[in-house]
Amino acid sequence: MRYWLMKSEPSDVGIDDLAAMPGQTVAWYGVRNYQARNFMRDQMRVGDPVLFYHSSCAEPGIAGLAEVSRLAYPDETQFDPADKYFDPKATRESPRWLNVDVRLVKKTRLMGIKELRSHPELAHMRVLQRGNRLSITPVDPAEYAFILSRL
DNA sequence: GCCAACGTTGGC
DNA sequence: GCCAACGTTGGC
Repeated sequence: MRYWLMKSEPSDVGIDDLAAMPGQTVAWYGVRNYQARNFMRDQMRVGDPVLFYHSSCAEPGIAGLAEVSRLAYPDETQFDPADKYFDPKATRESPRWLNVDVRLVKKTRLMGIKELRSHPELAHMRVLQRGNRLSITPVDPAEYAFILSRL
């Protein structure tokens, strides 16, 4: 089992939006980065724990716990010309982008980026590295356990 | 709104 | 296949 951190902009889908979804589940659409896509395609399995992270907002940080609830399958938004994530090079016969489904486990207090940075135990987390832009990153089991114990 | 970082694009 | 230009990300 692997552990993950997945970034979402609360103006798009925040933790409260996730809680309001049918089945408290959302398709993780819109990933347009090959490395992040490959994590979903090659490594994510149903039941993998996920740290749900709010980014590009007033209070960036971990907002809840979630889990992978469906293996990667084609991202519908790539096929829709009206969608901002439309990709003219993608076809149904050979889709370019995939997404998993993510289900809420529980909303937590917000563990802000400042607090995350304050713990030496978390210093190597990818999401805290300068210049990091990857929206899906693996998390060490030890880091995950540490965060869980502080939530 | 600024700007550093970095992935992608496209001309050669 | 190189690499400069460009666009996007995301914290501040």
